[in-house]
Amino acid sequence: MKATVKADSFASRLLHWFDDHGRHDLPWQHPRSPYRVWLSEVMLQQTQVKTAAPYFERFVAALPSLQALAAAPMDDVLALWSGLGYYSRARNLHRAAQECMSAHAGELPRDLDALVALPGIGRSTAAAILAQAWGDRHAILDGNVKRGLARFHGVDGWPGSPAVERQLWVFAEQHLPHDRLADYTQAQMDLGATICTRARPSCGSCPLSADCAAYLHGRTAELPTRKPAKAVPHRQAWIMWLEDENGRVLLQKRPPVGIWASLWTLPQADDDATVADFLRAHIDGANGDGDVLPPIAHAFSHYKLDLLPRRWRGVALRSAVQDNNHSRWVAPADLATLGIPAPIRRLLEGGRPSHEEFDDPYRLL
DNA sequence: AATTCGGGGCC
DNA sequence: GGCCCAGAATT
Repeated sequence: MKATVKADSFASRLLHWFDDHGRHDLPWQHPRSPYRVWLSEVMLQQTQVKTAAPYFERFVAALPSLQALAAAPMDDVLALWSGLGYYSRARNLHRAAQECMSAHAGELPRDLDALVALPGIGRSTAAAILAQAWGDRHAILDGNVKRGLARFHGVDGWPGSPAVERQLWVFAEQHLPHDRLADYTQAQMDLGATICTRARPSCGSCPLSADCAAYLHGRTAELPTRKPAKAVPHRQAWIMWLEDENGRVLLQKRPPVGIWASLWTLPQADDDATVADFLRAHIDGANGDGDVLPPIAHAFSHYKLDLLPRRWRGVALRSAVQDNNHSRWVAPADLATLGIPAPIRRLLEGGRPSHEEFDDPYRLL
């Protein structure tokens, strides 16, 4: 991909697609003015079109111009924003309007740096305003564009990281056409919203798929690279595999709330001393440490749990302790009839290879 | 570089 | 219930 081609085919193909399949009837497109474009761009920060559209209509009906916005009480602006979230956007919008009144003759400046200097306007929003309102030649890099470029160029790494984001800005600049900047800017966002979607993109309808690295290599499901999961707490717990003389195993029913609610599991303890306490109080014949079995790693959504099993055979409950609703001996053949957490069941049923769960909702079917 | 700000859509 | 969405400001 040469950056020096005069009319990047990326842009021309995108524009051609946009003419037939783009969104041409969004509320802020009719009429299109710098103020309305600005307002729409701010409303659409981290907010989907479907959500923002009714707020936009209500907002411009009440405050149809930058001057009206600047003169409005903050409370009125917040009332119009109420329900949209990210309320600093509304406060910044209001402040920026007033700065435009005092510093830019009552209009939005037609200058990237001057726009970025206003509160609530970053580089991408400033570029979108200039391109959409004036047709000026600036690249945007919002979530849609990041996703599209990461796929088209096969860029690995989370787009939120500065290094990847820098690379994506370079690509975005390289693809810029020399005219139709407003349409081109809208086309990128429309493609991302309707074709190059996060999950299950419609590559068969994409004007860029013939040169898309992700499509050609079957990587659309893994690009863009997802945000790295933040470190989850790591816990460990001892579990006691206690068998009586008939080979039955002692199971306990967990409380009705929390992890594995109401399921049957092996007696569990947070530390070594608690294991000893449990055995001393309830079990006859559990001498020493028992057989130490390999740890079982189990991942929950919010923490990881290492289960450390130990096994004792030929033990019995102390006579003072009875079988009851929360504790019972279970024959191996009866395990199938009980609700038992998967890792515990695998342990008890003899360590068949664990089935790797695919928990990724965005995978290709 | 990581966190915060929010409500809704989607799986 | 988590992750993401036309991000920007703050720490």
